[in-house]
Amino acid sequence: MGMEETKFIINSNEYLPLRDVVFNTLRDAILTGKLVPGERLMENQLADRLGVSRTPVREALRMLALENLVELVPRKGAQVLDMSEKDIINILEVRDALESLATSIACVKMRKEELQKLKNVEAEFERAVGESDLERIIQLDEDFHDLILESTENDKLTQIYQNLRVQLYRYRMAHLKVDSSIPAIIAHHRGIMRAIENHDAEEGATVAHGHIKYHTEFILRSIHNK
Amino acid sequence: MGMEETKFIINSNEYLPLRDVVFNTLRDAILTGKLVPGERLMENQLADRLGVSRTPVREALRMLALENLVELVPRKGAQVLDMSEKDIINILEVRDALESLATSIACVKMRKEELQKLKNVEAEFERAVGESDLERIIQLDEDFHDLILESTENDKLTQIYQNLRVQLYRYRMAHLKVDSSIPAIIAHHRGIMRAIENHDAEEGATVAHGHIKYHTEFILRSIHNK
DNA sequence: AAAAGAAACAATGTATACAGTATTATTAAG
DNA sequence: CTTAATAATACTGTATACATTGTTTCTTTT
Repeated sequence: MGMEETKFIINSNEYLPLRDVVFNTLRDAILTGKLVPGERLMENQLADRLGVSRTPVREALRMLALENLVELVPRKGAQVLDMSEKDIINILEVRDALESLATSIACVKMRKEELQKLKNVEAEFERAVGESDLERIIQLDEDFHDLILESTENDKLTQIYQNLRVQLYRYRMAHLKVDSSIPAIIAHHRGIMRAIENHDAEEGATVAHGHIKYHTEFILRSIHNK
Repeated sequence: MGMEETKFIINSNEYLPLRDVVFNTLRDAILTGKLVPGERLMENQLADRLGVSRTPVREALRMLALENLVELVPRKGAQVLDMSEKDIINILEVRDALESLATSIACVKMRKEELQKLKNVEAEFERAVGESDLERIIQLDEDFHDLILESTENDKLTQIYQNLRVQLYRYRMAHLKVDSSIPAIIAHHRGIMRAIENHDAEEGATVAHGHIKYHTEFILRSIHNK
């Protein structure tokens, strides 16, 4: 249902293994809610629907399990993982620590050109806010945090952080959708940039912590209102 | 070579898929150095050697890749991942943040019985130190940190932390092997327990940070001496 | 009619076969 | 003798077939 065909393989210049195509397709379906939590994912059925054999489907399911998007039970099969509120709180708790870490490292390591990029993204972000362009706001907010991560030159940190973000994807609009929260977010971003500019790692960690805490509030509120 | 057969499947009461058997076997071989960094892992060869087909071997390799123990290059194959010093520093940087987080949560959440367990483990640890029982010292040090993780009631944090630990497994003795470092470690452990007892989260985070920093020093030194 | 058991079915686990692509070895040209 | 082109080989990618297990349905017994 709504699951697209895999024609795009042909158009692509680069080679992409089928397992990655299936992975991307399923991941997208889960994150956009086309596949809902608890739904069983049967290999044969998916394979038929996607026009491939079970092999790449199996491998894709295992990749999804590694991202904590599906749950695999031996000899029972896979299902879209449902996150409890506790899971979300747990993820946010870890993300808080990692965001603080990243920001404090950025305060030490970030170079002038990178800071300039960050300022440009933030300017665009605030412009998008003026135009109430929600999709763009979300993208630029992500970009902002990605630039900070990049400046840490720590792939491991980046990888773990982005994995946590994927798991929270469903709630990515929770805080940005509420108009009243935007000014606070802008203030946080500016605070982070100021800390970076002043090479004040402690201040950076503190502001980042406040930022995530604020975000956490909104996510939890949006869960409760469902 | 030296790779054991898979007879033990039969003896086991619980069912273990072959992919998990292969995974455990390969993981063990990598962590104990029987498979060295850079070594190519060919599916056919491993399958023959382990007496299984390529299918479970493939799946096991992908699981290992997820733990960052092997590197998979599409259409090229798998090889045991070699970590650079930078990788190790990156991992330690993240672990530092997570250990501090875990300890500060423990200071808030840990219950009396759990603290008692922690004290017991520490007592055993110090006894093992007296007996210079290195294997046991390492195990009890792990147990100590596991108890702290458990008390956080944060599965996500636990999972990520333990994954980082696996990646550092090769260096797990670096600091415990040096006799002169043991008194400092004991002091750290006691400091952590005191912070937990006093419910002083800030103190806990600080001591944990110092502990990891100390550990980091030894790991880096042991790399340079190779 | 309810519960236990057996049989049919459907799903995952594993093995194998075939296809396509890197790599290596071999040959030809300069 | 070196380099480029080509053929042979060895590996991964994918599909499919078979084995095993879990589930459901239908029968049988109490």
